[in-house]
Amino acid sequence: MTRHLALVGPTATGKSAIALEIARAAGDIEIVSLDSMQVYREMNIGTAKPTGEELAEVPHHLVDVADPSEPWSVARTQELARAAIASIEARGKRAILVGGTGLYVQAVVDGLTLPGEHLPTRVALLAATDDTAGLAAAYARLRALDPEAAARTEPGNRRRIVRALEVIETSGRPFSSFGPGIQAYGPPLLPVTLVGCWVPRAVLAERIAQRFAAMAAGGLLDEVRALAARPAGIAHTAEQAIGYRELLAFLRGELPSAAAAFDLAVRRTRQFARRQRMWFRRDPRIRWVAAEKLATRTPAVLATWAGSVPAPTP
RNA sequence: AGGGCAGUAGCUCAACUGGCAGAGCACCGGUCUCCAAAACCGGCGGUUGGGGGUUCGAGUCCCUCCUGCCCUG
Repeated sequence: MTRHLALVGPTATGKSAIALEIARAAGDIEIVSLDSMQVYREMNIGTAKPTGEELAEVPHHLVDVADPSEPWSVARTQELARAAIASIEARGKRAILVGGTGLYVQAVVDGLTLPGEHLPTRVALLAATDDTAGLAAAYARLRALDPEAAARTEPGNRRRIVRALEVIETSGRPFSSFGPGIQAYGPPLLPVTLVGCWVPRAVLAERIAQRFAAMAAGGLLDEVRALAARPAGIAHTAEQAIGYRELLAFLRGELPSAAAAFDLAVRRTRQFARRQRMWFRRDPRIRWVAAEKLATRTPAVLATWAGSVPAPTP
């Protein structure tokens, strides 16, 4: 039976490079990216996307599959990842899922049932929750219609309250009936070994700063300029990519200098890495391994991951 | 050298005529089934530049010293 590998963890831990090494050594492996920003074409430097040669060397899925003007979604990722994994299996190969976007990883690994979107309803709800009174009323309504969902949602989190009500109103079912919530970790739906790529916090902070310095030297500002000049525009999902978001703000004159934008991006990336750590840390199925060990251990040995992955690191 | 302005949390700044020192950001800890590189919640944080004085009470008023910025010679 085919068993895949999911390599997860915060940004800048070196997941992509490690996955590539393992795939090179094994020969029967394809990479499936579970990353909300690497899906976008023309966003290469700032998303730390694998290079053209790397993409050619080992088959990659879910990279460069969307135009920056196109909104992206978890559902889309889930759909494409399923198709990619099915085709990999049909070829008699194995997949390494590489992901930093926790929700996307979980949607694929656990096959979350994602209730559809209904934009008109959402827009109406957003308008109704514009002020604190409206938001309080909406939360009260959620508590009445779906106490379980209300318990899982903080009263100030407008976005999630709106989403829950959107689903309830358009499906006629409680939001919570679509699944037990993110922390109900059962056996993965997908036959997969979950490995977390772990780097000490101080080291990661240093790597993040260095990576942005390299991105700056590598022409990220030019890439963002080109993106800003596109006639088709940039979708709201794409424009919030860290690095792009800050440099776009600089180009609009909202930040004093490119250097200030880079500083801000470094800080935001550190905060993002913390949220990623929080997300993945709660999943008891993940075995955490020091990135260093993953990188130095013979990739060919790692490629026989069923049972061979090193013991968890404390 | 003389004159003026300023000094409050790690940073940027609040605090009506003297009346319980506060925000935002950073940092730390968390939450999470479609904007998720998002959104949200909680916490730590102070000898108000130093010293003296007036007052029941001083970030606030007075004296003095220190530091920074501006103006004039």
